[in-house]
Parts: sequence; structure tokens; C-alpha cells
Amino acid sequence: MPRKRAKKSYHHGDLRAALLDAAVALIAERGLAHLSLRECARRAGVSHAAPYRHFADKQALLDAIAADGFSRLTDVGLAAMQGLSQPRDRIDAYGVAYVRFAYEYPVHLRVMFTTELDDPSEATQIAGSRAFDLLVDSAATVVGRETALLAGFAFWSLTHGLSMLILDGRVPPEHTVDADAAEALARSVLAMWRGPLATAR
Amino acid sequence: MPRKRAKKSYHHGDLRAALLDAAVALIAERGLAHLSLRECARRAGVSHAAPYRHFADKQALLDAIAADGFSRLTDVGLAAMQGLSQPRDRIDAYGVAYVRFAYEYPVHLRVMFTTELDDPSEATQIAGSRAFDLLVDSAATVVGRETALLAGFAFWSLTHGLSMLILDGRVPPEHTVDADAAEALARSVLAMWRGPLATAR
DNA sequence: TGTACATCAGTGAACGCGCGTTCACTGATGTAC
DNA sequence: TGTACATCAGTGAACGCGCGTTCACTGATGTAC
Repeated sequence: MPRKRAKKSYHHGDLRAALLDAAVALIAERGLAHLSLRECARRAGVSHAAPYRHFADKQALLDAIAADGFSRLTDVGLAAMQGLSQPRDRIDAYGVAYVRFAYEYPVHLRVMFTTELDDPSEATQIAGSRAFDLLVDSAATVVGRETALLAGFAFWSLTHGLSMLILDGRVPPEHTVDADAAEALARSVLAMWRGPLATAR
Repeated sequence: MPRKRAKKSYHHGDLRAALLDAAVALIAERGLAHLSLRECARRAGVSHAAPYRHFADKQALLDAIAADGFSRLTDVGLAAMQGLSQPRDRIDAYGVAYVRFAYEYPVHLRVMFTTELDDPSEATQIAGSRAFDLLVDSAATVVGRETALLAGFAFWSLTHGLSMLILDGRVPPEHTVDADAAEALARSVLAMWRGPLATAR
């Protein structure tokens, strides 16, 4: 369905976005291994050669999903931290937002961290670094720059691990009935750990 | 190459194990999406129909890798905990062993937690539960049974997250030059967090 | 405002490929007597 | 120990399929004048 106009034209309007949506839906249904450009084209209501006007090849499609995911993650992280002045609060907020993002965009998160994407574009690598740097920078304001990297990794491990376990269905269903439940689980898990980054609770 | 004998017989000797090895190597090289039974057969030096004497289909091969991985993980976890009397030490040892396992068997870990495996066999599910229960049971001896599940999840998240980040190459290379370096990183990360499960350090 | 034209985003046929799976088969193995 | 025979683990041909990618093409779009 064209986004901007409903003309009789065979021009799609926003095929690129439609293909990305179709790809994400397809991966959600059948898994990364069964993603196919032809099926994406079919779902977007377009011939199987049309995607090549927007993506050089299949890898480029995956790359776009990853880049999109990283920039969304950075966005929700920044949004969650906004208005909080205490560094510890900011980091906690980022962690909770991370898990919520995982719950809401599971396919994106999986593609962001898949090794099926052979060589990510520079844009994707930069977007990925930004999401992580945001975390390390925040950690630095709490523990100091010299241990910030390690502290950032530790925090990243915790939130990333919880996110992956949720994605893989390893968490009892009652903790993931909806995004709010997942977020509550994230808060509990973060609270279990009283590290140098933890807020006094 | 036959394991037991070097006869002229066309019987392989241990084709099942050879196929599993080939599959793991193939996934390591090309990714899960490019795993193919025919290529595994080729690498095992056998006709493309032979694997069907050992695995019902491609999913069954994946399932076997996952089950194998879970049981290995449980084994290394138990081995690491053996001889340690302090519950906190035992849990820490399990976490370090987990990360080391991830470094040494990255393909197994990925298959264990992939959603490409549509419906794991009962054996695989049981093996998976055992690995996790080991963790929760240990946690229970420290924090008590009522919060053990949550504590177990938190600890699992941390070690699993760090493992996945290592697998995905998100950790600076100097921390993963070998298994010992990865293990040292695991110790540092675990040490960053002083939770109810943490050893007094 | 109208028109000529370059550009762009689609089409549909065609290519070659490797895959999963089935099937009838055959040669090797191991066991009962 | 020797032999007959059931079972087992391979073979190789064949099936149908969907895929990624290319190509010459055409109709729509937007812009310069």
C-alpha cells in the first residue's frame, strides 16, 4: 500500500520502508534463515526484481535493519535518560529502556547482533558504537573514566543477556505478558545487583 | 575418516559424530543460515542421502547440536563447582565456566539459544532446564528459595550477556586473544557487581 | 501553462544453482543355530 | 567354527522447489524552458 498517494500508478510510494517492514515480519514468522528477498517483494505487492532498486542485495537489506535498530535503541535510550540528573538513575533508565526495546523490537535486536550479517556497513558500525558509547560515557560519570569501559561492559552484559533470554523465551511467561511486565522484570533484575553503578535503593 | 577401523568397507564407523562435527564447522564458517545437510555429508565424505540414516531431517541435526551443547555446559559447570564448599564461590565458578564454554563452543551456544530451532525435542528441553536449574539451586543456598529464581535470572543474564557479546565480537580483541583472557574478563565483570550472590572480595 | 526529455522505479522472462527429501538398490555386518 | 539370513548403513538417480541476481524493457515522474 502506497504511503503518500493512492494513485493508479504502479509506483509504490515508499517501497523501501515497505520492504523493511516485510522483512522484519518475515523474520519474526520464520526466522532469519528463511528470509528471502522474493518473499519480501511478494508481501510488498511488487515484482521480485523491484527490491534491487532500493537494496544492492540481500545483505544490504539486513544491514539496513541493523542500522535502523541501533539508531532506534539510541533514541529510546536518550529519551529514557532525559530529565534525569543523577548519573546512576540515568544508567538504570537506559538499562530498562534496553530491555523494553528488546521486547518491542525483537527482530531488530537479533539482526543487530547476528553474525549472519557478514560485513556491516560503516553506517551500521557507527550506529552500533554510538549505542554502546552512550552507556560507557554514562558509566564514566559514576565510576571514573579508567574503569568506565569495564563497568559499561558489565552493565551491557546484564541488560543484553536479560534481553536475549526474553527473546528466546527463557523467561517464565508471566514476566513477559506485555512490555510493562518485561520492564518490571528488568527493574527487579537490575535491583538484584548492587554494583558501583547501582543507585542506592 | 572412520573412527574405529580403517577398513575398505564403505561403512563410516561413526558418521553421526562426523556429521555433527561437520555441521558445527560449517556454521562457524558460514553462519546458521547456510547450514546444509548436503554440505555436511560432503565434508564427512559420504553421499548426500546418508545423513538420513542418522537424523530424521535438518531440524533433528540442529536439535542434536543444542542437546549436546546443554549437556556439555552442565558438565563444565559441575566440574568448575566441584570441590568448592562456599555457595558464593560455586556460583562464581559456574559463571566463569559459562563464559569459557561460550568462548570454546561458540557455535553450540548459538544453536542452544537460536529460534531457528523450531521445536526442540524433549531431551533438549530437559538438558536446557538442567543447566539453568543448577544455577538456581546454587543461588537458593545463598539468598533463600523465594528469591533464588530472580537471583538466578540476574546471574544468568550477566553471564549469558557477556558470552553473547564475546561471540558477536563486541568485546575489544585484547580481551579475547585466548580462553584465559576471556575467563579473566569474566572474572572482572563478575567482580564489578556486588549483589546478594557476590563473594565478599 | 505546455511541452520535450532525462531520469527513475517499476516489470517479467530468464539464468543457473543448491537444497531437502524420497526411493529402490546393494554391499557389509552381526547373529542364531 | 561355518553358514544362512535378517538387518543395517550406505549409494546414486531423481523429484520439485524457491532462491538471488541480471537484463532489456516500459510507463510514470519531475524538471527546464
